[in-house]
Amino acid sequence: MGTASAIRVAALELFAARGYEGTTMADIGAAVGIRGPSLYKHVASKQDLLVELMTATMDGLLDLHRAAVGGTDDPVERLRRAVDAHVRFHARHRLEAFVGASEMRSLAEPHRGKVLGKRAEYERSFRRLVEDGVAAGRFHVPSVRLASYAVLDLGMGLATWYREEGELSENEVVWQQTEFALRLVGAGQGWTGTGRDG
Amino acid sequence: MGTASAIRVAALELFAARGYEGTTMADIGAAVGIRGPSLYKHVASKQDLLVELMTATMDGLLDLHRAAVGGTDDPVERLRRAVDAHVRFHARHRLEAFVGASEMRSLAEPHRGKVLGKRAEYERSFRRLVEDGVAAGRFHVPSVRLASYAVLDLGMGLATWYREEGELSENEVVWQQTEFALRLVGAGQGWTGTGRDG
DNA sequence: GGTCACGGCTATCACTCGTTAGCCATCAGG
DNA sequence: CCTGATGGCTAACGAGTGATAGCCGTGACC
Repeated sequence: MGTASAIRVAALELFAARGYEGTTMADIGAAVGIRGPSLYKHVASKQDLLVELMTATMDGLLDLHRAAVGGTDDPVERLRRAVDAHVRFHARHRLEAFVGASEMRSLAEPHRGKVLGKRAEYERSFRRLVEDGVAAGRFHVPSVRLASYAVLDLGMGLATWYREEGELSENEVVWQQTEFALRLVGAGQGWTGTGRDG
Repeated sequence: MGTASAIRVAALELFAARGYEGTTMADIGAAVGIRGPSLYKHVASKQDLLVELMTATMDGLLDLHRAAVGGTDDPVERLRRAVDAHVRFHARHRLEAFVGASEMRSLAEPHRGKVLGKRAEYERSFRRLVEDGVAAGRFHVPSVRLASYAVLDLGMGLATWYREEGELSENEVVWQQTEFALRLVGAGQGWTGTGRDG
């Protein structure tokens, strides 16, 4: 593995652990065995490291999402696949997802706007997925917006608590989360509420 | 309102917007109309502002939680109330919750350990809530741990997307999220899966 | 009216940070 | 063997940081 990619990995880990502002170029250098100024032989700036990291993360997520929902027209299956991709991505790219969520503020314009735009597109696609399921009578939710946020939040939570060395395998976590998401949107076969009055 | 509490409010908003490391004492001062050094007539240090903020937030959440689950023994009702308190807290204290989640790394020891301990206690209590419901045959989840994380993540997500001026009132959001949580743990009257094979 | 706490202020200290400049060892290619 | 690219290094700059020191106007209180 080249020095350049080792630097990216070290930056990712340090940004996740200490935050962008809390990480110094000297820290990143030390993590790959060189001094801070030597990093500039491989990287344009500290901000560039963040920009690359966040745009690559968001692009990767969007690509995976599009591939996941492209294969079928059935609303339930589409959401199932979208959640599968969503959760799997957050399991495999825990640190990227964590940095992507918590360091948006450190991303300078115009890159921040672009990344935010892609995230909005991602959220919009999920919302439409839920909408379609509701329109087809397959999902039953009080609010499409809240339901799609809830589904997204389920997966994003992995960034906090998921560990590769944990007792549950990636596949187990993925399908349990998918099950949760489908329950959440009321995708059971015959619809049953939870006994609430309202 | 005294200057001291105005400073706390300004610090909260700035920590949420720019992060702890990204906020300077001069910024906080400017937000309340004084210079940076003058802050020290009201506050011991920048770190102190974060310590106060995070411990108060976690204590507030724990108090609310204990009051919520203390009133009844029925597992479903207990979880319902716990989720209600959880979501309501995250709606009312969006910024505190956001800072509490994202600035743990900036909290110095020994305070970080204490806050983490309280958060672990909170998570443990939620897990027990789910456990009790499963033991009583009222909930049906593949993994108690994953289900309780999912329920917690639902509420914590509010820190990102909830806005007081939004179209949905606090009460509406709270009960929809509660509904989601109960669906998620399979608290319907007659149990029905979502048709998965595994 | 003297005193004194309160709460502003400026100047300054002691660092730390990202970044640049410029030096040098290594090594491949002709 | 020269040459030039590569990728390390130290020194240093310039800007900014949290925090302290010390000054001073205001106003309450005896």
